[in-house]
Amino acid sequence: MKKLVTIFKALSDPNRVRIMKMLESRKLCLCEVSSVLKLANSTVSKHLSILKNAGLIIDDKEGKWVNYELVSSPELVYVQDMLLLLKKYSNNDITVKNDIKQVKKVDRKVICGGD
Amino acid sequence: MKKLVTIFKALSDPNRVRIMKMLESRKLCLCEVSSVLKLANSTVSKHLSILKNAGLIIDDKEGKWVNYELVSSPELVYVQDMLLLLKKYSNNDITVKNDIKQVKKVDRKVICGGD
DNA sequence: ATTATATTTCGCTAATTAACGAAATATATT
DNA sequence: AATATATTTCGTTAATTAGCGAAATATAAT
Repeated sequence: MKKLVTIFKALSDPNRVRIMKMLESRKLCLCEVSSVLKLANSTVSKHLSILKNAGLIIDDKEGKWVNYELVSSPELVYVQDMLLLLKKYSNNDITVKNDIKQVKKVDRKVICGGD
Repeated sequence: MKKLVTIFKALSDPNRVRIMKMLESRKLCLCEVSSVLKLANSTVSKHLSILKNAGLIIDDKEGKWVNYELVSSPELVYVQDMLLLLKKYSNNDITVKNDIKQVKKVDRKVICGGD
């Protein structure tokens, strides 16, 4: 029960739900997420660590960047169930829809590095 | 999405999950819930109001007592989905199991009124 | 080695939360 | 009307949380 409560808590923040939906599109680095949510890097880093500690996402170092991605389905049954819920109840959300649109365009080399 | 987040927050506290599982057995008054959870009435009242505001439970006055019960299924799809999750992931929880056992025995006339 | 960049950690603030007991409210009984 | 009981609201405290910027850490590129 503890595990489920931890997951509910992790998903009880709208920004973290937005992150989950974004990661459903593709893996993202911190600064890509920050740029879509328009929050400070340190804030987003904290959100990501909460999702990670809840076992919903993993991080994977790729050189300079850290890729965040959803835990792969068979590994954690919870994630599948949560994604189904999120799909059912948040796919029409205008913010979520817009986030996903932005995710498709966002490019870490442009966003993060300035130029 | 706001609605879903509110429900996740409501269920992100172990005592509130315990209440949901207890109410799955049957309707209960505040003092019955308090006596099982071993929390102050005022604390439990707050928990119940959070579940109520999230749309998961309703209250129904019956004379001296207020009966709390789960929102009936067709009325709120969310509740069905949440109960399924709780069943899947908390039915083996020892605390939850014990709570349900106690719910079957507890009697408001004995618990609340003292004598 | 030094510099640039991505991320995490730290320290802070404002807001929220769970818990309690005491006071207030509402209903039932005498 | 007065009393007893169930519940809610109020006021308080201790703990947690989301947000930020600055400092620390880690990797890439010069």
